[in-house]
Amino acid sequence: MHDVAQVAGVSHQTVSRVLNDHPNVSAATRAKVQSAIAQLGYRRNSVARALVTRRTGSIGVVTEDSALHGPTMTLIALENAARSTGMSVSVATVTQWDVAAVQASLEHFLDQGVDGVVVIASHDEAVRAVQGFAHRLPVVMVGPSDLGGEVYTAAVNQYAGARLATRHLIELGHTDILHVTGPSVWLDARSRARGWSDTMRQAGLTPRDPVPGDWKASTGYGIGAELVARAGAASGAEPLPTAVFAANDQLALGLLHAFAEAGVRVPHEVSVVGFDDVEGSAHFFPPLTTVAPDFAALGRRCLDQMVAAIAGEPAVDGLVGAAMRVRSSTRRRSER
Amino acid sequence: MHDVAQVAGVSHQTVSRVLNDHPNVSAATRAKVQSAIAQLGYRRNSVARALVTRRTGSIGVVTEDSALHGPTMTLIALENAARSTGMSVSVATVTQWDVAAVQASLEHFLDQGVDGVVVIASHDEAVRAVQGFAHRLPVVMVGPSDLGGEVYTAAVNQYAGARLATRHLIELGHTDILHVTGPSVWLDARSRARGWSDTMRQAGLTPRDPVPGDWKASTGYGIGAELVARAGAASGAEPLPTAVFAANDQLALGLLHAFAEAGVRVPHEVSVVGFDDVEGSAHFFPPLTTVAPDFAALGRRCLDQMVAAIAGEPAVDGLVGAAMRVRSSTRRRSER
DNA sequence: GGCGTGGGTGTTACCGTTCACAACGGTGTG
DNA sequence: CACACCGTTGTGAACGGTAACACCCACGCC
Repeated sequence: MHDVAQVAGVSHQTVSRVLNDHPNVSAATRAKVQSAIAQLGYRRNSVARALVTRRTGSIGVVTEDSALHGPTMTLIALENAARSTGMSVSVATVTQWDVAAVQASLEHFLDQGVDGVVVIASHDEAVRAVQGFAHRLPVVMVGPSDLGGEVYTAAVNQYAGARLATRHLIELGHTDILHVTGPSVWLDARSRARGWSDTMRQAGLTPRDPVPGDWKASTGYGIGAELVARAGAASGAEPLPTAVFAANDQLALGLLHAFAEAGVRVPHEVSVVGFDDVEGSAHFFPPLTTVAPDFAALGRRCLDQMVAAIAGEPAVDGLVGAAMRVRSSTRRRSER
Repeated sequence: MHDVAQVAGVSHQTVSRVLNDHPNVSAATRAKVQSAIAQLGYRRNSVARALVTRRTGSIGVVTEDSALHGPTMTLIALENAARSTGMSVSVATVTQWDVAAVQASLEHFLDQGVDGVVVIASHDEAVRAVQGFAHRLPVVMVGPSDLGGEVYTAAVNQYAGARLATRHLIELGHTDILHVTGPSVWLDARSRARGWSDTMRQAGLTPRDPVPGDWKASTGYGIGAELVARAGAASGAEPLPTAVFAANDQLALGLLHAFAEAGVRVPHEVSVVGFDDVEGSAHFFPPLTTVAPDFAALGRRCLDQMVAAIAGEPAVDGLVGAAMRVRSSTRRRSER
């Protein structure tokens, strides 16, 4: 910067002013400075800048160590949103959502001097870990829809998405709709379950007990196989539901696999709905009807919250929608 | 730091020495300083540190804007490796791999002051964009196996993986093995194609012309449907191959879908092999035989290269392996 | 006993910015 | 004509660390 100042014949402070678009700089000197910058190929040192402004212009993201669809898409969308406002994104992963691991990541970001942290997890432990940090550092949690206190939130409206899926099945004439849940320590999983049961009850239907699952295809497969086995058992046979709403696409994929293997035809005998709209779900067999969260919007909203959190402004509405993707794994209930 | 020095009754430089594990500091003062640090809850400002050391301890990662399996897994593995050595990871995505976009990301990281950049792309354009940057900033490319010059590389041995897949099919008695390629601007896609054709020739088999594809399930579906249609055509019917090696799991999924829809049984009539071992591929219908790259190793190797690049040391061997995952989409060729 | 040696410590400069404040010249006003 | 004011510019001091160097002292050696 000193060199630039010398070449342009001004003080270093004037160079700084030009760089920061300060209004009180005459057009003539501004031009001189800019040409000196171009001539010298100067670029401002953002570390030195961060030292004095106490702003690094970067935000930390804590996410999971796995390729789960939702978190991955959220990270990408968030990065896009951030970059379009000139911020950069630093990432840290945790293998498990225990309090210690999350706090370690937060400490890491605190040391690194980020302007704020986004935690992509609707996991209970993560929520707990974050609670004590919000007064030390702006924090946005992606997942919970409202935490009160100083933690800002952004989330897909899981509840509404689950209602959409359930209503879709009800409109197709289904009355015995089973729900396979995600892991119960995830808020997302509980919201989806609630959306399902509320919608069932409002339609005057009594839901079966949901089957507890996690986010994995193998679990879906196990559950599907079990359902088929029970339905086939001679005595006290428990009939297959006519429709299953799985908490995510992986579970749905496992169910599809189990049903196909057992010769249970989807959607003729059982309709299946997933959640997430993962890559390839349009080519499962049959193509999966699912709920597609608007991750792009989530990323933007998440950044909006971050900006608000940094500025100390009140939180904006953090909920984004999800849309039905009706494909071939659901159809009108047939009499059997 | 000044406060800590005062509390401990030493100079700020001594505090700095303790923080950096400098050898020449007596056990007694070290203890005093450490207790002062604990008492004051002091944490060192890494921005100020970066200013003077000219090292930020962070590396930039340029990756694609999509949830492609390989890049995502690589990013996660890399972050893990980085964190275990105390470095942090900053990420920037590009929507398209054109030279301008990649260079913009590199400039971004240059401004941000990262110690080095990892570009996760075996895309030709990305390679070209990186060429001119390596002398300004340590660069590791994930994908190409060797670029010569100043660019360090780390990669999955795509060629060996493709050979594994092809040999697996040959050992099952298949002779008419079709390859559906990835996009030809990707080095990975070309390496896999080469592995396939070399292996075919070495087995004394004449490969059919490969079918050009990309990484998408919908493309696989289209190709599968086309193959079936051609095989069914009355005149000049071109028989289905007895096995297909798809360049990735998404393509394979699309093929599976097309075959299932047309009533072509997999693996009875056609065997299918994919590449990547994506989440859920064990529950496709049928469970997909595929090649699983060792992403965890790739992440570590990638970091090793980065460390070497930063230190100006010679590159280490960047190739990591891939293993067959034999499942149910392949079987011994049956006479028809 | 003088002297080199090396471990422990403090002093000072410097990294590359921005901020607070002062200085300057020109202009409109009482 | 003195004065306040505003736009433009420069000066010096932070910001919070590390590096280089000087210093002091105890020790072993000739």
